[in-house]
Amino acid sequence: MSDVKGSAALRATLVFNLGTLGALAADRFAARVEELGLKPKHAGLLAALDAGSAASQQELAARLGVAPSLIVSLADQLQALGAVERLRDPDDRRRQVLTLTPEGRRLLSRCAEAAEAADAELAAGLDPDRRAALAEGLRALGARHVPH
Amino acid sequence: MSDVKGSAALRATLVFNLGTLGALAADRFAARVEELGLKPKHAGLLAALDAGSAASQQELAARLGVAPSLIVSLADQLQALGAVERLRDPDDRRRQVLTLTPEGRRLLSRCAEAAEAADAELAAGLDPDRRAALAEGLRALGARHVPH
DNA sequence: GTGAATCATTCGAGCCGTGAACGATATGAG
DNA sequence: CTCATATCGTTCACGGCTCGAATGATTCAC
Repeated sequence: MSDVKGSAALRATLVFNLGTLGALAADRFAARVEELGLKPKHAGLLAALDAGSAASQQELAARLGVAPSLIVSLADQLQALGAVERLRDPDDRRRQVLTLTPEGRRLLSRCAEAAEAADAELAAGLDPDRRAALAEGLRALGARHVPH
Repeated sequence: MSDVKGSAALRATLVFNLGTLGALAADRFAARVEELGLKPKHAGLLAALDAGSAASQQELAARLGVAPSLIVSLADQLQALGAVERLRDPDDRRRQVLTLTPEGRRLLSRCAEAAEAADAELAAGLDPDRRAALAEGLRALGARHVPH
């Protein structure tokens, strides 16, 4: 959606602007997070772990809206970084329970910093009223469309 | 960027909301445009052709921010649909000049309809003031970051 | 006229995510 | 208790998407 350019009729559209700027924002965030050795999905997984308490990989896959097999490799990499621990659930030894380590929490907070830095860069030179209105509009839209 | 979920610090962020909703908007648009047998990039190419006047594939690649080789296959497909014409530029026979056919213009306007329909779906139940503020905020942001 | 630059095109490669297997474990019916 | 069935995590092969290098045609600079 960084796609559609030109053509007044498309440019005037909400989906067009949202798509374009969304891709831009995602790229900026990805660039910053890459310096931590992470992809956005890694940050997503860390955040999901921080939000709910310890969860199985299936639950996490559902939360993030990705295939369970993807969680496996994300968790592998985060585990290699010492950011998460895998524990067999003693009540159901099929389940792998993932938990954040202190290092994981540190990484997550650096991801949050990255997001805030990207925010500042994106909103630079935007007058505060407009920025607040934008944030509020996005929040309202998200409330209607993003699960939870 | 439909990634990062949970974790208050990230959720509060502009990039997070923009990224999430941007991906959502892009998906909705893609779904509608697919019924026309097109991908979003095809719509992007049509729109770019409509915006500037006849352009070489190199120029189009630059405008869309993609590799020239991608333009080739997009143009191939659009040509097969009868939406664009390829003409050798008589002043420089290396260049292929792409132009919209009437069918191309028809398709483009249906893409615009798809975008508007996706808009309506997205903004349903959002009060008009908020929606206007959102559109204005996005416009201002785009003006600062999207070329041209 | 000759060599360097530019265009469109083809083709191979890389990244990313999915879905179909598979083994281990758990659950329920008889 | 036992066997059939379902669920979890894991591996692996594949498809979609995009890029970059190589190629051939054409133009440009000198």
